Amino acid sequence: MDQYNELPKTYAPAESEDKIYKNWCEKGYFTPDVNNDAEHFSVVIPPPNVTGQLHMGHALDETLQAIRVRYKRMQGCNTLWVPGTDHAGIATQIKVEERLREEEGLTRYDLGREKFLERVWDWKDKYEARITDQLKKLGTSCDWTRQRFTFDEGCSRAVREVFVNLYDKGLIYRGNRIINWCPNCITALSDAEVEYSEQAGFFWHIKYPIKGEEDAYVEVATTRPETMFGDTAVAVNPNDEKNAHLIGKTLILPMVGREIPVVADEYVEIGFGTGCVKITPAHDPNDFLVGQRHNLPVIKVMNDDATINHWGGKYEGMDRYAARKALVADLEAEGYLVKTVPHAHNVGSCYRCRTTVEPIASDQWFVKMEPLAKPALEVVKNGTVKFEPERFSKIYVNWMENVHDWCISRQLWWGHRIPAFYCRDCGEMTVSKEDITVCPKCGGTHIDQENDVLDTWFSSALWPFSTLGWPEKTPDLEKYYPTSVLVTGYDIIFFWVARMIFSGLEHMGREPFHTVFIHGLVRDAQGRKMSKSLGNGIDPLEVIDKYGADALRFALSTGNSPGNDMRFSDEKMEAARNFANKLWNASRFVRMNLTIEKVELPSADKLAAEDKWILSQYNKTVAAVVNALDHYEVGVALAAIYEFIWDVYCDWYIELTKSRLADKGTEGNLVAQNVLCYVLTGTLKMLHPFMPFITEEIYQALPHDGDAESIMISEYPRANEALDFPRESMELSRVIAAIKAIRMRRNEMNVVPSRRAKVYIETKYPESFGEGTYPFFVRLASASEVEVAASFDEQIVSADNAVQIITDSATVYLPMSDLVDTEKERARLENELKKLDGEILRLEKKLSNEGFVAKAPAAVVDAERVKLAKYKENLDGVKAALAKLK
RNA sequence: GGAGGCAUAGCUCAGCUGGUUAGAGUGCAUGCUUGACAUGCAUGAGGUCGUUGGUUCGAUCCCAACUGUCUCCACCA
Repeated sequence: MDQYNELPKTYAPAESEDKIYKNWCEKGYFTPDVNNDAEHFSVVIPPPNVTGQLHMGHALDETLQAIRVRYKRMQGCNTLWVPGTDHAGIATQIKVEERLREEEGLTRYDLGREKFLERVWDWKDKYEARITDQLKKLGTSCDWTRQRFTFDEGCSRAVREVFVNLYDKGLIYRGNRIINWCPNCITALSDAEVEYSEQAGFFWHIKYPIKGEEDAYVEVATTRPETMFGDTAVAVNPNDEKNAHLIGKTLILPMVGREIPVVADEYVEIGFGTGCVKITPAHDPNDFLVGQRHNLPVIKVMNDDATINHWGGKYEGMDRYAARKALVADLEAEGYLVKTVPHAHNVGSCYRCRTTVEPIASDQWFVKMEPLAKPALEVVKNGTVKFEPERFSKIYVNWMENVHDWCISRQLWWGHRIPAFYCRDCGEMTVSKEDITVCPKCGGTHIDQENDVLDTWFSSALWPFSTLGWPEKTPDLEKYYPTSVLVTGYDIIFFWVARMIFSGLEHMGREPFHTVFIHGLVRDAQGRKMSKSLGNGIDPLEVIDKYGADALRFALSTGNSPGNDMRFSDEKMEAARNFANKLWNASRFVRMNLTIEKVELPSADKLAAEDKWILSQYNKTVAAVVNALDHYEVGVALAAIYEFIWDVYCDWYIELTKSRLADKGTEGNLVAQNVLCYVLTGTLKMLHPFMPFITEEIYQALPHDGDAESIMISEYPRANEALDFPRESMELSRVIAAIKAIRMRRNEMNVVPSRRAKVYIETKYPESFGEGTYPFFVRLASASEVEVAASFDEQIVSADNAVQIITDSATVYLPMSDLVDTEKERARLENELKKLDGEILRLEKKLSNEGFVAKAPAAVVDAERVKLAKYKENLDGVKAALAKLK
């Protein structure tokens, strides 16, 4: 027995988890053989940002992936899980700038681009290492030899390749458009990077005097008065009778004095407000379009930091809000302000720093979305890419159908620099995969590379193939692309999933994955989103330290249904830890009683009824678990395993084997050992994807001759008909029902377990209550003796008014008359009678319903008939019991 | 304005393809040092499955409307 590890009294996750993980790594189990011909299963990790450390949301995401990956690997797939991290352009740059300011009082400009980037790389190294460590602590079976980073050499090459390809196809263009500008991050943002929230504001109604007309003016309303410095027209709807006469007139901008025309444009809604709209093409997306239609000048009135520029005249240099305040005061003083109306409106803010974004016309790079969106819609609509749960495909389709061109340039330093080169001599712009030093047009050598970098999602979009070596034609790419499933939260469908899909289709010619498995958010115990500002975030590492990684994984995957948010609490962790402890102790018990060195399932003729029963239950569980996992029902699968381990294996089977285990040296003892071990080992394998560490630890302590050296490379259990023994299962369940019934009655009568009583079992199924079952009644139902018969002499069982217990298959008599409160007993039996009457009535009605008998499936009808017969039998028993009550 | 989710035991949530005496964890009550586990064992109380209709032989489950609640998208000055 010494070749197996001993199991200590208490499970110490912290020690064994690190040790086990290290061993898995050393054995190379995480690294698949690219030449293995088995069906492949590949996953790329949603790369965590190197901004910080992992939070509970990551832990959930990784857990769900980890379960799938281990499951598939154990099913024999050639399995690859690619780990990596994201450079997270804007987010990381902000973090590093913050630290620089706090610790050294410096800005990035003080350091300059090159030195600043060195700092960011230092930061990246530190946090990437930390994240990697955290992923390992969680037990993720990633192939660390293939770890990637969105800004590493290979990914950068892929980015460049893609950029140039798209540019050459005319799908990337440079244009002057209204974009979202963050004055704090000093960069453009894509639409997806702006978050809207309702804020209290005002409508300021302002008079614009009409040139050449005394005391005549038009009234416009605005929520952002400071943008009037950039007004280049006022628009009215040409069909608006009230205002049509204004068209063509000239207005004078108050405080500024500039003259602007009144133009006609159908964009203006008739009847809304005054019907006159000030047009500021440089600062509003709709106005920008109006401006284009009417050839209006675009006047940008703000600097990059949202201070007012020279167009603001005396307000120049003021911050946008200071300028607003001053301007409004001046307008009022000069009599131009008609009124101020409170108005709640949605204000967009930067998703990284929360600063209110400013729509500003600006020269930026864009990806033309329409040609890319079309095939990306198609693959989801035709099922090539499936969302799980399905409803998320609607969200995806809705977005993709309304997608705007994607602004991909960012005025940051941390990121992939756009590969556009400008010749200072002739002004030529060259977009190139390789850096150029000579202008291809004029031969000039004064070349400047574009300063802007790419949106961080531009590189994430390529992740499923850039990580596999693209643009090289690598064996990995050949083998593992398309990947199998992408696991991620619903909050990232637009940012990432959508962009991966069209990128994969465009550059690889194939979808990047066939299933998108979407999960919800992890919330705190009160149901609030975990966030830094609320301070309610929970660090997964702390939880792991306290309860173990397995417990965390259990807590995150149990009771979690796909796509739904979940709450996380200490209570859940305790329940998870308790489950691990239960499994541990059950295994300890099995281990303690082992004398065999090799597990072999005994032949059917040697198995006892309870062995056949547990094997059948086990087999049923395997089938249920596999089915649930195949349908991404992680919570359902785990619930089935939990129930089997706790309520079936521990509470019943182990108890039922105890008498045989006590009889050392008998054949029954050996059979029990083998079955205990066989089922436990299979159960551990079933559970392994969910709780990898504890299952490995126990597996190593059990005999597994001929089986894999590690549970993680063993074969996942499969449903097996040879383990099904329906007849014996049913027979044993009769015994269990009788034991439960006895316990219940004794408990009701407040009889302590130590007080034993003889048990008479009157049954039509004596074969179910063979002598082998007697010890069960002694052990589990406080029986002193057991007697079984088809019918007992009245004298024996009712002479002293024994307690009668009616089950589906037997009537049990307990001669404990001194304990019986006859009135209570009568009331109980009558209550039982009422319940049964009700059920019988319900079923009879159902069965006499012609529609039901005719239309319901035969199996359903039969089942109802059997049920009815059973209830009737019980009813007779209860009636007889009542009659016998004195 | 558009779209989607959720509503089941005191609390947190399961319930896959309509047929179950509607489940779990936790909490509560009662009793237990029953050969591993008090991070345990046994037993119990507790639900008109949000409301109203519809489809069906049959609805917690499908459909519609409503109410409450959360979220996403768009955004009219």
